[in-house]
Amino acid sequence: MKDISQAELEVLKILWLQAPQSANQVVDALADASQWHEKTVKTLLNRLVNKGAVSFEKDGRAYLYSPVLQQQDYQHKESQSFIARVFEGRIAPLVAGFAAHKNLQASDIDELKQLIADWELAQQGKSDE
Amino acid sequence: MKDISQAELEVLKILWLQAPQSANQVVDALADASQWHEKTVKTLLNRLVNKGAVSFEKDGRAYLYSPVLQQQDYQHKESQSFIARVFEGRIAPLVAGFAAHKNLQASDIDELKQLIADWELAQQGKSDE
DNA sequence: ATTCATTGATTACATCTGTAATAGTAAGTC
DNA sequence: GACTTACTATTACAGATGTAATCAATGAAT
Repeated sequence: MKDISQAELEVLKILWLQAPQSANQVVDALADASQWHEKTVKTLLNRLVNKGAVSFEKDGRAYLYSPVLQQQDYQHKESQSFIARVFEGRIAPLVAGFAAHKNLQASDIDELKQLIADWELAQQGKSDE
Repeated sequence: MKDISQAELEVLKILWLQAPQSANQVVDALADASQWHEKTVKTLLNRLVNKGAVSFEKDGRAYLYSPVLQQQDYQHKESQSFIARVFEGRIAPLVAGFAAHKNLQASDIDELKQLIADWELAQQGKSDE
């Protein structure tokens, strides 16, 4: 699968929220957030289809689009490559950077603690195997 | 500052390791890791200079290059935009993705726990202010 | 001083991206 | 069935990017 560009990602996000959607639904959804022209959004949809990230089915004159690439898969792949590229594969320095710049909220800390607890439970489970 | 492309980043990384370095030193350092032609590396250096991310001083016929953009600044800015773009600004889901895909090591967990402890200490300090 | 070699500067070129406009086609209307 | 619309597909075009080759200048060698 070819890389998804940043503009294309915005379109994909709309489809991740709900699918299938017609081109016009996507255009409308993006009309609020962005200032993209209808033609621009249609081009992006088309490119996503060509890249295999989005599929469509005909519904009369219009198409109904659905994501093929799932958000979790996209997020995971992008995270991997981002952390490899920028942090030599280590995740803690990224979080440390956030902490240093006061970009961490108490809620983030709570979530991270929960994750760690879950991870440790899973590890314990593993040693029982 | 214009965006740094992925290829340019690889060059910057070499300069972050050590600076200043001549173009040939950078070329040699990249000859191992990548398969880039000498001309390619020189082009990337040039573009980095034009973008203001790298400076140079003359040393006889050759130039000695140094990073202007610091690694921490780059990492922070990129992290911000990445997490905003892919995870709607929340960092925990990124870590959760790693955990779910077994990409977290015990050492990562230890580092994260340490970060959280540090953060909580800092918070406590803040409430004393 | 002339020539050679080295190094940065400029140019090249295909592909990708952002941002549309135009062309073609099928469907609904009269 | 002819016309008008409403869609999608194709084309456009400038700037960024990956990947170099060529040009120009300057210092080294003779």
